[in-house]
Amino acid sequence: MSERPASRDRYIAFAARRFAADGFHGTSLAAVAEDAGVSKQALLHFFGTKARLYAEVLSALGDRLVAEIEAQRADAPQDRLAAVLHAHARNAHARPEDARLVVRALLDSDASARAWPLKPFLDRLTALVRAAPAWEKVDEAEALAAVYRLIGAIQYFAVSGPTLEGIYGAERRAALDRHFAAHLGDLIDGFAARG
Amino acid sequence: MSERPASRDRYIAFAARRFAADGFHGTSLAAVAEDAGVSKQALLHFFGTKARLYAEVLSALGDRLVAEIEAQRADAPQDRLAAVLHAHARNAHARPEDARLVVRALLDSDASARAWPLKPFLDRLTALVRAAPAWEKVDEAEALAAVYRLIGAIQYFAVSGPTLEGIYGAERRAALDRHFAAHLGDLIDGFAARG
DNA sequence: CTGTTCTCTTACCGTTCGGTAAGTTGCCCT
DNA sequence: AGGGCAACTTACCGAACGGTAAGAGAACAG
Repeated sequence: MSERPASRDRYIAFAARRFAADGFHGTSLAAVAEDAGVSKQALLHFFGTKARLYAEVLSALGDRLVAEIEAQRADAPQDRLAAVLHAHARNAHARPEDARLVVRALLDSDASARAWPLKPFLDRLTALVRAAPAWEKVDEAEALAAVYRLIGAIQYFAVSGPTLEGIYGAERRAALDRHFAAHLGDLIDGFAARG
Repeated sequence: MSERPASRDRYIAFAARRFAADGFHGTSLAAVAEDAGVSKQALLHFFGTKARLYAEVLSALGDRLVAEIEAQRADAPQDRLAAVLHAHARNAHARPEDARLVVRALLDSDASARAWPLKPFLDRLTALVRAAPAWEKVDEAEALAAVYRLIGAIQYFAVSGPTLEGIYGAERRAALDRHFAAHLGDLIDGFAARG
């Protein structure tokens, strides 16, 4: 099996940063190429089109999200669920780029099924919820709807960072961060145990 | 005072739809002009640049959000708070375009302070929370952080509609909608009373 | 009847975009 | 030594973009 060249993954990483910051339409191949220190034809050589490069970025994002779930190893299902949600909140705060990519993928999911790479993440999350004793009896739709509000709140807040800082200043924004994290922590624990 | 021509507002409305669907960079003046049935120079005549048109769209959005709050007239503060949040959830579900605009504004808030038009909305919301007896003692940052998770969950879900339908089909999506609305309703009532 | 202003048009311009064509370079395999 | 392939480069292209310039046509004022 051919090993993938390291540069290919490097390009995907640079592209992910740009797409997260400026969106699909706001990102030009030339800009990504300049970040990576190559000509834009280097990108076209690997990915053919800009749309395909974007698809690869989303696919890698999907893998990362699933890996984030599987990295949490607690024995009791409700503990794993809580650990996954806590980890998601922590990561979204520390590296908001992925949250931005997810939200952009949601917004831009037109006829083409751009957001499908997120399905495995949502499915595992749903399964995780239903594995917890407190949520055993609910059907898939209810479990997904229930976690979705947590995931949504986490990512929405993560994505709002620069805007909140612009509106209220760095100081107030830090206070917001603290309050939000504390509040969310309680919420997650309550959710996993359905308190 | 010169009355504003009706066409100006018409253009803003058409532009809002496009910007909501495709984002700032994904929307061309020509496309908005075609929707409105005029040449793109008609738009440039009124707004000068695309960025200024976008700013007007966001400004009108800010006015709409504030009006949505002020339309709710309950006597007891906690009832008003609950009514406002319920109305926001209802509107976000019925007309997701505004939620899309808000989220896009959050994502695209670069150096230029594009999202500032949202400040009045957030400020009134914060004041509303602190007016409720259950939240009287908290400071502004805590109150904002607390509502923000509800607003975030509402808008995130509203924005996810097409994607969820793409992933799971119209049937499952409708079930998700129902569960989410029910869940959120309880959450809002609990929030207003801090149960 | 004339001048002005407001709304909108046709014509055009320079830049940037995504993408194509055709090499060039360096490494690996025989 | 040399053929072949992977990983790029420079050069170029047509289309679409945001924006400018100039003027047409209606409405209204004096």
